[in-house]
Amino acid sequence: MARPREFDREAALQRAIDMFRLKGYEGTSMKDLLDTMEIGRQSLYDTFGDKHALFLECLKHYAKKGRESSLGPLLDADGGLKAIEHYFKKTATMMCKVPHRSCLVINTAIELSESDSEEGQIVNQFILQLHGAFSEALRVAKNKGEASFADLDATAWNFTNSAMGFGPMSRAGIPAAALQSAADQLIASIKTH
Amino acid sequence: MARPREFDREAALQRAIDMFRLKGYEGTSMKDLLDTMEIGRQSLYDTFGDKHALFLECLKHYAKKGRESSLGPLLDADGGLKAIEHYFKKTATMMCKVPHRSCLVINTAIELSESDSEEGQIVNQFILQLHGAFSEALRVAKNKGEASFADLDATAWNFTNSAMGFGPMSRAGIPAAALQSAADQLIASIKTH
DNA sequence: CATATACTTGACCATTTGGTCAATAATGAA
DNA sequence: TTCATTATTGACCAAATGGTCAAGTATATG
Repeated sequence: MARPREFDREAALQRAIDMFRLKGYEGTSMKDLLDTMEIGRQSLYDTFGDKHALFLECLKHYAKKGRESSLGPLLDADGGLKAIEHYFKKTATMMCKVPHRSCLVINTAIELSESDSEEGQIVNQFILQLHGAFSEALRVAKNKGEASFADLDATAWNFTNSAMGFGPMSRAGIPAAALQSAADQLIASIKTH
Repeated sequence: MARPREFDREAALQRAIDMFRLKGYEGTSMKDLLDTMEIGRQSLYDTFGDKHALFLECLKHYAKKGRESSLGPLLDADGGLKAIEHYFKKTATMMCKVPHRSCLVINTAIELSESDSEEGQIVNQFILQLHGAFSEALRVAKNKGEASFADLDATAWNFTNSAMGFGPMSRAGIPAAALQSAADQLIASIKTH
């Protein structure tokens, strides 16, 4: 019925995500987006709305993918400690890949001006979901006899907090080995011997 | 010999620090700075140089104060676990105060574009120094029999990483109680019973 | 083929950005 | 008091910002 678009919407969105991860919302100009997404100005506005709408879609898309690929395994019925180990290994590797883009959710948490904005709620919810996923994996680990700890909720917050720490650490150029050793020690500290 | 300045340089710098903590480097406009510092445009440029120079001075000043007030106690000869507990309590309280300004070092770590820039080096060094301070406090704690762990370096990285996590967590509006419980669990996990 | 529909292109725009300049005002030393 | 020195003020500026408009172009369906 009409002319089909010449670019791949999904691919363009992914490139925008990478750009926002690298430079942040304010730090990314429309020119940056146009160049990296390789689409025309009007195509961008027609397809994604304005800069803020595009950013919101990027954030939502990124969070959704993160939930599926990272939180999913933690919620697996027989995940336990193995799943947690895998989570940190994967996350450390992802974040320390150069250029250090860190994680869009963490970066946005730092950059957001009002925590009750829409992006603030997305970030907040994601963190709560991560906490929930850790809670579940830790509960399983305890049940399996792999781990021991007094306070499940506090332990889950400790793990969540550690995951958040990877953002600033990787961005600051702290080597992946250090992040990995931090996670190793974190896990070792609850492992039953 | 000449007209003295009408404003307090130190106070103006402190206000600039608060502004940068709240909105970040890119997110803070010269107008924001002028308003909050309550000085004239030319006074700012004459006294602090351009925006980037001002930011750098803020970051250095903030890092120096942080070293003195936060890292100092950790390096205390008889600090040990008590000093670590105090560090996290103080940090959590400071970061969760509304409006959530987080920590300028952590915020800058996330915002910086190239990690080999001058601000990147300041941030990187600060983190390494924090790691060093944790190492020392943990060593003391172990010597005193307060704590037990296998790998000092890895444990120090775990603690450093947790401190970094407070930035995104607090900014995202996660309650102070959750941060505190994370720290409590972190410490409990190495405490000798 | 015709045409409605929607993508693409590039010119254009108001606003805000960080930053400068020149004129004025105030002060301490000679 | 004079005057060199420095602070303050407000006008000004070029560049970049995010965003819009209108004209042209391509395509699937009737």
